Amino acid sequence: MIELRHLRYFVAVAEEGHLTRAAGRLGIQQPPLSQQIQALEREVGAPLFLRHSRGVALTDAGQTLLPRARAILGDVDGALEAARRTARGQMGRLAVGFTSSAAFHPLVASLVRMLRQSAPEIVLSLEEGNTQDLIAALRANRLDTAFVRSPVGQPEDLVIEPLLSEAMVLALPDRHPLATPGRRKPPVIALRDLAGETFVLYRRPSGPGLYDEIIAACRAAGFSPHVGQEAPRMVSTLSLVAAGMGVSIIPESMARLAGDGIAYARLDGAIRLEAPLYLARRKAPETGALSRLIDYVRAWRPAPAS
Amino acid sequence: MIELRHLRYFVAVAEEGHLTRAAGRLGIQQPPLSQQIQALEREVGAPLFLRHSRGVALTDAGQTLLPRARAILGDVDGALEAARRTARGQMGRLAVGFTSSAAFHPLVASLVRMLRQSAPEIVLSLEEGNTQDLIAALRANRLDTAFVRSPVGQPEDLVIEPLLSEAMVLALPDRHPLATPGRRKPPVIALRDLAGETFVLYRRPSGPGLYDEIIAACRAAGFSPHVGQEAPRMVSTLSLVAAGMGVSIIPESMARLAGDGIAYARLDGAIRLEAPLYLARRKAPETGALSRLIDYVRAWRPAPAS
DNA sequence: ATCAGAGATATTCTATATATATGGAAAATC
DNA sequence: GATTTTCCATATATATAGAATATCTCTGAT
Repeated sequence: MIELRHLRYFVAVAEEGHLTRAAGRLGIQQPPLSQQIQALEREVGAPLFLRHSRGVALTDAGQTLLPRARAILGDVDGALEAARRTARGQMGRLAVGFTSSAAFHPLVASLVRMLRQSAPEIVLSLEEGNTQDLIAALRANRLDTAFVRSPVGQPEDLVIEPLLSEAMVLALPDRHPLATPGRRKPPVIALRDLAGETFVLYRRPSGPGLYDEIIAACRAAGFSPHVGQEAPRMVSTLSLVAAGMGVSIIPESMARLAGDGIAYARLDGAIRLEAPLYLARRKAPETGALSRLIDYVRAWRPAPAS
Repeated sequence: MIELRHLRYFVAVAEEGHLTRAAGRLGIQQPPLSQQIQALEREVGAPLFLRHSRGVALTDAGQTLLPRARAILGDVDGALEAARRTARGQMGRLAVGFTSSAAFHPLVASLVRMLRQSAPEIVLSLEEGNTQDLIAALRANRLDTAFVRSPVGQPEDLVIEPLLSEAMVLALPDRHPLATPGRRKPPVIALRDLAGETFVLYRRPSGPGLYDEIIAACRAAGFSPHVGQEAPRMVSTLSLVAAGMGVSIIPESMARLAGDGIAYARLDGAIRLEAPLYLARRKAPETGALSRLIDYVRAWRPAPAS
């Protein structure tokens, strides 16, 4: 059975044109080199070298083999190096999911930028979906990790790691009496001032979420909010707000969506409304690219507002 | 040092997802397989498999390596096969030279056709030149073999093998009194009838050749030919004949050059004029493609005239 | 709790790649 | 032309390391 050793020896002999010199270069003695070359020739079924009295020369068959042998040896090195790079997280594929509201978080944008820059050999595939779909995709191995907004409990097979928490802000139509355009800093509005407003809220299909927190905060502020419309995705609530259907409470990072017709205000209330961001992943050992991602998002801090 | 064995084992394990089964497929026991996989992982510097209780699964690094390992194993087979084909003369490069007069011989055309058809992987390079240049190119390894018309002695390092001999014919301007157009078969002319003609002959730079044979034949026919012009290449004589500068005597195979203004006639004389065709090559062992060529030209017989 | 299945480990064995010594053929040198 | 040198091949010995056997450990299932 042919081994790489045979090819290494063959290339050395072809390059030196000399068995003894090639043996020296290879750090072995000449007789074993003779034998290994003979073994290779036996495997090929034809001589690869013409033995002259002052050395050896390639036959036609040898000339055909030489470039191929070189390429193979190079490919082997390349393959091992690729595997190493993959293990180090500099290469490979990474499928990342995120809920619609996480898509606008600077952490995600910053992550993508970092990966493109420092590990361009990672093929990154991004997928947006609701939390349930993302979790299912994780379990089905279609995703390696996902940014989600609700903890989804702590399933046995998954790790849901809290990354950060950001304030929630009020989104309201820009022609709303509470909106104060022209000011640089967004106004601060007390939650109880929203008692008479109609709310447009995102509601998770199941389980606790931001929806319940908002209701609880309003109750703590002394009123029960009137929810005029529920939206299936958090982004949709903004469209509804822009259309004047009511006000909404959204994570701060979504406020950079300076869509036409929307104004934002900071909130003040008995319960501080916070939107958490979690990273979900399988409990399986972290692979290279993934652990790179995890290291990055754990260390990430928002850039100071410019 | 990594060997192909490691890659073979790796691919088998990756495909089976199971060390014991893979070992069975490879015809070895499970423990050595474990060890070889571990050795490969040590070489890569990272695990390639995740060990589960029901088998093993590829890590990211393993997934990166798998297609490359498969490709390498395929390339090795391909390289050996290419070397074998080269040795068998089905592949490789073959540089063939021929003198201008041999270029028109049907043997050469037939040879090229045969090679293109039955061994398309042979890169054939054809080179025309005078005998001296061809012999020099042969010695300098720029040619593998050459068709020449004169024996050039029998140098120590070369083999000059006679292939065949063909009759020589008379080439004369088509408006010459001896030319009889309209007849299908070329007329037969006695050499002595050319006593008053002017001859245009090809003359080798040095050594004996057709030139001397022609002179001798004329002498045997009872006259000393009047050579009006000598041409550096045999093809040029035909142009001169067409221009009416005289008559020439050329190998039969060149008569298929039905150039305008030339008529051909068969010759009859005391000395039968023959033009030999030789194959010259180095004395070195015949390589695959070359021995294929040699076998072919040795066996070649002219196709019956159609 | 026990058992079965799968991979890892330890030890022994064996195949084989390598080393040493030697031979033989062809140039090169005297 | 004899001798020396050079270089590859062969023969035998040795050491390495890959493979076999037996055993262990871990995990999940019954």
